[in-house]
Amino acid sequence: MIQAIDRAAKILAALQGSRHLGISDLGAVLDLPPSTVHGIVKSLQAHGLVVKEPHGQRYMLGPTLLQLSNVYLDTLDVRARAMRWTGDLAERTGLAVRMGVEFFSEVIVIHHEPRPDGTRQMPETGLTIPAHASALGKVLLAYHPAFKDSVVAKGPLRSLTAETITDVDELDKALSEVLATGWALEDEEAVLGESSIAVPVADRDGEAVAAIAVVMPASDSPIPETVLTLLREAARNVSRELGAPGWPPSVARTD
Amino acid sequence: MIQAIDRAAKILAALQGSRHLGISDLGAVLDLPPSTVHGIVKSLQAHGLVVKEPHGQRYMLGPTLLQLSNVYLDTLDVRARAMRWTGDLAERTGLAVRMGVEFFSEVIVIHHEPRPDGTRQMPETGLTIPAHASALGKVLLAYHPAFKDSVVAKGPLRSLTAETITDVDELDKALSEVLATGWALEDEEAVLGESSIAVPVADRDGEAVAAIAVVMPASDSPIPETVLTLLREAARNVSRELGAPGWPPSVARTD
DNA sequence: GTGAACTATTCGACATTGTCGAAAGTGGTT
DNA sequence: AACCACTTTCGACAATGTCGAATAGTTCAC
Repeated sequence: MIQAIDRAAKILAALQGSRHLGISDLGAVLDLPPSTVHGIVKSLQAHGLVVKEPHGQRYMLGPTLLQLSNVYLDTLDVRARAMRWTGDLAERTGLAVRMGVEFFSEVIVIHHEPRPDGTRQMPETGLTIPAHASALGKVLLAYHPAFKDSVVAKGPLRSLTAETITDVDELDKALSEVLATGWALEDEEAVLGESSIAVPVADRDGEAVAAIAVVMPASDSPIPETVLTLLREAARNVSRELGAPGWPPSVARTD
Repeated sequence: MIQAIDRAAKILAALQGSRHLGISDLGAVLDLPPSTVHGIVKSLQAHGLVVKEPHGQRYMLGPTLLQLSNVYLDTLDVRARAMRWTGDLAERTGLAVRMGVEFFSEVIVIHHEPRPDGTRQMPETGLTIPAHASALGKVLLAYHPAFKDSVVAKGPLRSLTAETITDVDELDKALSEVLATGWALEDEEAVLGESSIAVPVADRDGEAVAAIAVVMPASDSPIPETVLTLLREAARNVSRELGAPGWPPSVARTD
């Protein structure tokens, strides 16, 4: 691991958390002298990865990241293949659709289809959500034991609402149910008033590379069977396009 | 400039251009021995800035960039303030709306409002477009001479279509017209069949920090006055929210 | 308007750190 | 099955990044 690059990445991460930070703030976060931080920041700035804010002398993330992330999204096979189907899915169900992949011990949303009701909704692509408190996460955890291990190893399961699963045994039970049924439910476990259902997407190895979810208002009524059917159909179609040998995916062996 | 970080950024840029590259490909691009490149790539990989592709041993950009870019967009005052107005603008004109800012010697789209006709459109946020061949670019060039200088210094103006302005004198003439009228037109200069109109957005210094454009199919008919009025209104509203002393913005003095 | 305190920035010497060549490991191909 | 090309590991050298002190620039208070 190259020290300078490690530090540079940590600076980007710090700016990601706090938006605007001065040289000495960053120095405090990374426990480094200001002059060292300054050198790194200036190098990042030269490439547009970091920008000095218009007024004042603090720094923030830069536009190059936007350009790079755009290309990142383009390189994702799953996403390109899925976009057609998620559009249909959102339209037919009238619900918002998300697609997510593993991201360290969380889940990152790589595609978001807003609810097709014309209301103004914040784009969610790029959002990271806790794995244990989302339907997307549960699916990915269930089909990828190594991912589950890394989440558990990271520390205690953070509670977001009263419904959040914070106990590992309880999570295990939920995950085996996911494997049994092929889909995961999350009911107000991350955000009050919001629940979601997710299913896995398989790649040509037959492993779960992504998950697709529909997000809906929490309600006491049971999941409409039609929504689940449409969701499953979308996931199966995407999986087929990716060359998956079958669906649902197989559980990746831990190695 | 720290060498290791410079090289890391160049690797990201190379992957941005070519999507998938192996260690030795990158070595060839940067003119470095494979082992050096490998060390840098591994460091980037540890932070999720780069990812090894599922099959094969090539590398591509990583999900951390998506997370970071999401925060970058959040930190942009202009964007947050503009979003409400661009939504209205798109709805009222029935046209796609873009907002862009300077990005080295190009323009990067920081917000894109798709045409509100329900058709499936590719999101354009994160796209970089040549400054001299876009309405957005012309506006930013006109109100920021230093930006124009950097574009001209970069090399000859690349031709994208038969209509692209490739002559510096001709560009100058176009830019003074932009200053005179307060808006810029681009007619099939970047993409055949597409034209756009842009106006500047002023910040609290009274300088142009961004530009807003509507994109429309190219046609022989003159610009509808209503579209221009709505566009101007949107830009003025955003500028006012940013605390601009007036509109249109003043020309930034070259220093 | 002036001074003080803080913060960012520059500079140069030191030694830590990244770099590079060679060798080992891996995967894919003929 | 053996080859070839590529990635990856390893260790020694010195080039490179790091750090402390000094300077320049801001911001705030008086």
